[in-house]
Amino acid sequence: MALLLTDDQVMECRARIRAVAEEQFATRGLAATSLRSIAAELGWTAASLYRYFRNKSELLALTRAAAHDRFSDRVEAAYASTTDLWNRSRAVGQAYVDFAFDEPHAYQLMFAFSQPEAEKTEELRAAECRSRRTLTAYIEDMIAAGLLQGDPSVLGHVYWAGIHGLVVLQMAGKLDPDMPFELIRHEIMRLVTRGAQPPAGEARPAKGSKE
Amino acid sequence: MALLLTDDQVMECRARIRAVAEEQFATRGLAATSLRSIAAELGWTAASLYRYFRNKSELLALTRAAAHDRFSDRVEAAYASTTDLWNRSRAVGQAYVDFAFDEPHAYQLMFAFSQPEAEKTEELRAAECRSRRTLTAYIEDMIAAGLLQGDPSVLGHVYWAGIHGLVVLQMAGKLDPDMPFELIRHEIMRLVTRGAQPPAGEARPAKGSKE
DNA sequence: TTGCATAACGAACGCTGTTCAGTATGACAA
DNA sequence: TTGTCATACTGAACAGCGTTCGTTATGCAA
Repeated sequence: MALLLTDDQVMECRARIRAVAEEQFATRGLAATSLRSIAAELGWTAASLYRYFRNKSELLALTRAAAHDRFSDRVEAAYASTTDLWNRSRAVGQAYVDFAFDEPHAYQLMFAFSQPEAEKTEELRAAECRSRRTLTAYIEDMIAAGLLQGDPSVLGHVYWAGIHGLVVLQMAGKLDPDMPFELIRHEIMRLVTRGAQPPAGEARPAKGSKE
Repeated sequence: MALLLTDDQVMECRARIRAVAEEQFATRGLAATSLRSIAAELGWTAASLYRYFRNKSELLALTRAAAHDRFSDRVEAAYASTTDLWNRSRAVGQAYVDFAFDEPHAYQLMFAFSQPEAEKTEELRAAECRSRRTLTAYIEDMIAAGLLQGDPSVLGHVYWAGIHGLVVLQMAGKLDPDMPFELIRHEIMRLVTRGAQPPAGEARPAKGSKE
């Protein structure tokens, strides 16, 4: 309500709005988060937000970028938690699934929702890129070590599709009620891993066992 | 616009509305289909629809049931197209993916969208059940024939999660641009199938080859 | 011919994202 | 100290949404 906000003040306002938006999008989900509800939490009017952001889509893009970063933080921490390649792959898989169910709305905004390229923020593009790298690094290691065989990117997509598919089916309540999520997850990992294993004898076994 | 519609007339009205709703939901998608747009196509007012359906959700449930039935029809036709188990599994997988990309909105309404149990129509429940059976039948056959090993339901969920995950990632534009959909699909099927194969010598091989 | 049950309408409500004219505030010039 | 002016923010409005409700008008039964 003053004259000429300094650049710092504008930045701080953007950050405050952003924080509220992220919190609401990630906890209530997209459908239940309106510009009016975000503004209300700040004691403002919906129209005010347009001074700081182009539209709802831009706010959503920032939220999605933040979700990607939280996701990458956790998965990368799991990656770094051990040097044993088999344990590492288990840790990464667990971190992935944990994030998905800790923050289901954030997960959906990341992987089940898409925005036209024109509406993506630069930081969203970067965050998406980081997520993708995070998810393939451990597989590249395993192939390099001879534990698995195949193209790293292809195999990465195979694991990703399996786990993502299972997660979204679970979230949408499509899984057979007496088919535990963890059992299927285990089987996906086991079967794909078994399928991607070099013929017996060709492997350079790592320190740990594979099961 | 008369007194006392006969039961037949009511049924016919319901069917007409239903047809328009199905067409709009399946072609434009959920977000772009409003009660007003459905009513407009019938030369009516949105409020009129409430004489024949409880709300938008009920109309959506019917649409989803119809989509499930179209899906099952196609997949079951693929199932019946050959008796060779390996060919059959390929045909079923192809029919699944073909449907997904022929009718992406219908596909999403079936598998990526969920309605609270209370809002489901009886026929939706039945159609969902049929879809589920359709998707596991061919795997049961293969396990019974000794081509694959494991629990049919578990293995069915593994294949389903992999393909569904790949399909929704593709639809959301999440796949690496230079990673062809068909290549990854092939690898999912190959790796899971290889992983689910009995140890060499234990198989009762069917007539066809496995690749 | 009159009366009535009711199919369909049209306006309204509260919600959404977004736009825009207007207000009022605080920093600067005189 | 006073006056001007740029502008942060408001409030009303728009078009759209699902849904509700009072009203209209139609055509059969009496």
